[in-house]
Amino acid sequence: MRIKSLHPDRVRAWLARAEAWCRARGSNLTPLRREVLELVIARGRPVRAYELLDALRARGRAGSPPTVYRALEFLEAEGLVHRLSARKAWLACPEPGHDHAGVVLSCRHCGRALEVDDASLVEPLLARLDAYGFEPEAGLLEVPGTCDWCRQERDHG
Amino acid sequence: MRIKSLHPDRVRAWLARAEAWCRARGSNLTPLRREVLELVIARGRPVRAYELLDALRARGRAGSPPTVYRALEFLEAEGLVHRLSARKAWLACPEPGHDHAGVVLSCRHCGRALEVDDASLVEPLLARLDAYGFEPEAGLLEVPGTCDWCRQERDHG
DNA sequence: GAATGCAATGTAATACTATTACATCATGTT
DNA sequence: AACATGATGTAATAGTATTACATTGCATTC
Ligand SMILES: [Zn+2]
Ligand SMILES: [Zn+2]
Ligand SMILES: [Zn+2]
Ligand SMILES: [Zn+2]
Repeated sequence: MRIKSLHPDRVRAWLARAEAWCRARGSNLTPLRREVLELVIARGRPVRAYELLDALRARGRAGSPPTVYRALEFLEAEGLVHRLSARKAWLACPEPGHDHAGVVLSCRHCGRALEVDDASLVEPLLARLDAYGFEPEAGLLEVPGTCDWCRQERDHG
Repeated sequence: MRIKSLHPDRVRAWLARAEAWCRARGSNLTPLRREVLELVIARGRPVRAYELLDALRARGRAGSPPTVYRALEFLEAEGLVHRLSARKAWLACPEPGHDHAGVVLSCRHCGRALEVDDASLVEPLLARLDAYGFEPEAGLLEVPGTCDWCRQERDHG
């Protein structure tokens, strides 16, 4: 059986790294922002904004859409979460401080997504876009498809 | 100065190709669907669904959201338009019948988008995803960035 | 210490995107 | 005629995101 969400210890460690990262950058990871990040991390998969809002409210926080969207906007600017536009969802970044160049492998079946921070994956593609005069943005390329687990499920029952 | 939309002759030719394509496939390009396609083509850039709805109404058509979403769903299934999820917009495909493997170069500044149907652009990337057990979907990869025109605008005033 | 400025949050309202559900209409088949 | 089917009309609703303005807390300045 698959795990439903991240182990609390791993969440704690992840949060600690995020705190250190913000401290180093002089950015303000407030309790609210930290709490939203914690929720995103704990899911271990892309989360929608209104799920986060519900979760905040369930914890007794006051909350409305701007509450969560503002927190997410901050977290994305800090590189702590990434927005997956094809999924309208937000994914915690496992390595704040990295380049976030590479891909996100987004499974249409189970909804999970894997961030692969490997610039060498996309560099050959991006380099060729120069021929079109196109300057690609830094960031992750979203690749929809079927993940390993779902593929095995499908192929070997 | 840049053109605002496609030349009527080019729209007509494009539509004729689409009609031939649907005839060949035995699919039903009804007047409504054809009209929506015409609107998408004429813009020459990604269009949002509610813009199309407004345009339909301006032409005297009855219309509500399902009207346009159903037409777009049909057109996408036929490969006549592509949905750009990062933009929440729809782009007419210049070559129905192609593989639609490749990329869409989507400019954040001017909003234009260029479909590049060249599988060789993405194949090296997609092949390497096998190492992750990931099976990418067929389709175009959306690449956000700055187009040639906007880059020149920016660099040489 | 009062006044000021600023960043963060609270709150209500609204805009924008997309789908569901059900009615109607036309067309072709039995 | 009865029926099935695909396409469209229409109303309502769900889901995503932003705007606008009020409030709070804290640091700076006078
Ligand atoms: Zn990342
Ligand atoms: Zn999966
Ligand atoms: Zn295409
Ligand atoms: Zn541009």
